[in-house]
Amino acid sequence: VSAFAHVTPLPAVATLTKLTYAVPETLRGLVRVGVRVVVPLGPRRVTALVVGLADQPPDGVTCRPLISLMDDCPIVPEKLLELLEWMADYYLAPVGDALSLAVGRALTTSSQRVVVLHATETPDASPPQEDDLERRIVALLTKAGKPVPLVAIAQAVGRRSIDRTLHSMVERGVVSIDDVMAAPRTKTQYETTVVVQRMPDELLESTLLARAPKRRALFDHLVRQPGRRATMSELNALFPSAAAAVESLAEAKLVRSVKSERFRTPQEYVEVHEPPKLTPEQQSVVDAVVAASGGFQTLLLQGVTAAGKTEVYLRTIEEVLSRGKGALVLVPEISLTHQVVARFRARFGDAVALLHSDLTPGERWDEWRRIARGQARIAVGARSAVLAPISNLGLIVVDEEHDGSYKQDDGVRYHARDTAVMRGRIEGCPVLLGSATPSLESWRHAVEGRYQHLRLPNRVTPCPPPRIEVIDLRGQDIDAGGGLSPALIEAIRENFAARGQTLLFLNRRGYARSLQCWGCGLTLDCSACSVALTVHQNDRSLRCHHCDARKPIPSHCPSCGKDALFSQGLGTQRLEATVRSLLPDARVARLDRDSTEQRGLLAETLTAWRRGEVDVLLGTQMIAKGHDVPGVTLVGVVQADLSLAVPDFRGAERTFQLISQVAGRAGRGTDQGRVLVQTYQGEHPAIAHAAAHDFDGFARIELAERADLAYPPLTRMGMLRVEGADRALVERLCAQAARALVEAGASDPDFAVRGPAPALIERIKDRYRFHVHVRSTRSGLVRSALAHARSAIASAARTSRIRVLVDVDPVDMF
DNA sequence: AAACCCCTAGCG
DNA sequence: GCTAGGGGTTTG
Repeated sequence: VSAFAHVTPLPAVATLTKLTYAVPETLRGLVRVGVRVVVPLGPRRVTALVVGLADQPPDGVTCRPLISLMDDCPIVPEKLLELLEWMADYYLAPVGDALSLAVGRALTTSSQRVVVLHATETPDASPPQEDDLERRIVALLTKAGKPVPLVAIAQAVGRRSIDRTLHSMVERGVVSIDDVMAAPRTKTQYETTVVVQRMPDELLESTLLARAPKRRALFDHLVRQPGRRATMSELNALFPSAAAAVESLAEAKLVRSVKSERFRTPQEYVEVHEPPKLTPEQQSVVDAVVAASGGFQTLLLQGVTAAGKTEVYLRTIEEVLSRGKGALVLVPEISLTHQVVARFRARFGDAVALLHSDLTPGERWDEWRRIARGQARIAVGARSAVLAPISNLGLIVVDEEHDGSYKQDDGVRYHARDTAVMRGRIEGCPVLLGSATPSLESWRHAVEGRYQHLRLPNRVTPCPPPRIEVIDLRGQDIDAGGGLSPALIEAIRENFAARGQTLLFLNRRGYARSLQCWGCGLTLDCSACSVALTVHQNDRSLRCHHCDARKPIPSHCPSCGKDALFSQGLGTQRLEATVRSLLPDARVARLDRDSTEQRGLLAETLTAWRRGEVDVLLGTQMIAKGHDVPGVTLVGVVQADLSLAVPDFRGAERTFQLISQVAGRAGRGTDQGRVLVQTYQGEHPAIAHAAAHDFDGFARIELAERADLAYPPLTRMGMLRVEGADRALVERLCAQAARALVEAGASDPDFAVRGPAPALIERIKDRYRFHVHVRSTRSGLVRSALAHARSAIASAARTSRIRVLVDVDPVDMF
């Protein structure tokens, strides 16, 4: 029973990881590692997580006592705590930020200081000196009629320091300052269940029930229920004054009320599948993973689309569960992977907890608790589910491990796949990474033997892999076809005539990329960002895809006044219009971020598609990535070069992945699918190898290229970005950071610094962005250099409202 | 001399 | 992250 607790405050205090508090006698034994507590921090009170216990305070420190306990059992297991501490260290973030990611901001609270106005005899009984500030404060409080947060007063009177005035007001008893605690935004909900304890004997029958029809009815209702129980809220709905009836039944010991927690469990569509028989290939993969279950090991499962990877996960997890251990399954984006999730639910039922960003805070908290208490032994979810509080983990699965959505793009910029591997190491369990198109990072580990390389080269379906044809657009006029070549148009027509379904992939939403004037050459740009506005034809607007600004499409050029505006570059809306005019009788649907803004529309479209009620489905990578999109007979990749044109060394890798994924949709039943890829660069390795279904060939060429240019995975990368309203200052600070980076890496001949340079989008929401990149073969050096550079400009940045962020192993180079 | 402002250490 | 308090600067 420890008398002292080490805690980490939430939200993060950058420099603080551990503070020690005395545990009051009454809370001894209850304060355990992994519970939330409220502690005094300076003049305020905040939520903190207990990260350790001690019998003695640290030398020379007097510890204040902690105030209260927020959980009756740990919500973060010790090994997860270890992972979070690693995460903070590796990604150069405050520990409190990493902890907040797991715990969730909705579960934290802190106190706020409020100013209370005292009843004054005469408001203008002239204060000692004619003080304008004091008058304004009093007026403000009088108007509010209730205590006002101190910060709100400071803001309203437009000053930062009102301390002295306020101090004197407190001393003279005009006001007082109170410290009030807000309730956490999420609480545990409780419910009362009434259970039949025994059946009445004759005496009770006649005395208690016979003459009381309400009591009688309620009791009979309970007896008829499964488990002879019902919740109080159900009873209240059915019987008026249920509470009184229950009370008298309870007095006679016929029933008993049990207070229990109510769980807000997200409802998932569950489809029951008969578990299919495993192919020998699948079986040997399952055997290999099970054989690795003794300890930490990373396995890369490289399996083509429709090779039955999900079934492998399910079987392996069955095995893990039978040994009394838990499992963690990561999927890229829940909205696109409903079917995978549904299969887990169908197989394992309530043992599955679901974690993703679309849950309400209440649902998330309830799923979190189900996992933390071992009621749910399998957690399935997107990126942040890698932090699910499962203890005694037996397996971690990362499905579609190459997917970019595993990288968090703000706050703690962690990579969920890499974090999963570290979690496996900490927990001593295997980590299974699955993909048809592995990231080059993982593939290299596998071919060099650090990961066990498992393969599923064949489909489980009778249908052979699709035939992929490359359409060379060079020298072709595709404007007439609205971006579609004659060959693709012909194929779409034929497929429709044959009653086949067609999938068209174009990775750009909106109607057109930009609006330009052929009179003066002007491109219409966003006023707050340095990007062209995208044309949206559905509501005839121009939109900025970065700040979401919208304005109507002008009829004339705002610069030269000519009626000479034309749309430049093909988007999904325009493609939709083209297809509709091409096949007036066809049922056409579009899936992209704009079309799925309405909740439920995505699922609706996919259901219609699955039922064969849609002939042509077109869209962005949503249709490429979606596990939910079943096979088709024709797939068209409208602009395969789009992802190659991005100034990012991973462009080729992404292009290969997208083409392979969307091509993987082709083929249904026993029909071999046909895939047409439109491109100006048919000989590019990413496109040529994707067409040949040759991942390994592509990976070898691409790795050689990366080696030549010293890019990851052969080196490790880091990025530091400076953002602020003052362009010159941003650039200067970034240059200063770059110098600090050079200095920090001087000892390493391979250490390379690139920049400072304006980010690809130099300005977003009126804030300028500059960045600098570093590369070295040593990850530790990259990280220490980033930390050094950040602290070199931190104080200058803080005072001039400039943001500095660092990214370890960045994925997006923009 | 008093009021104001900016900075930054320290929070247990 | 927030805050109090130090020290430098402005103001009457």
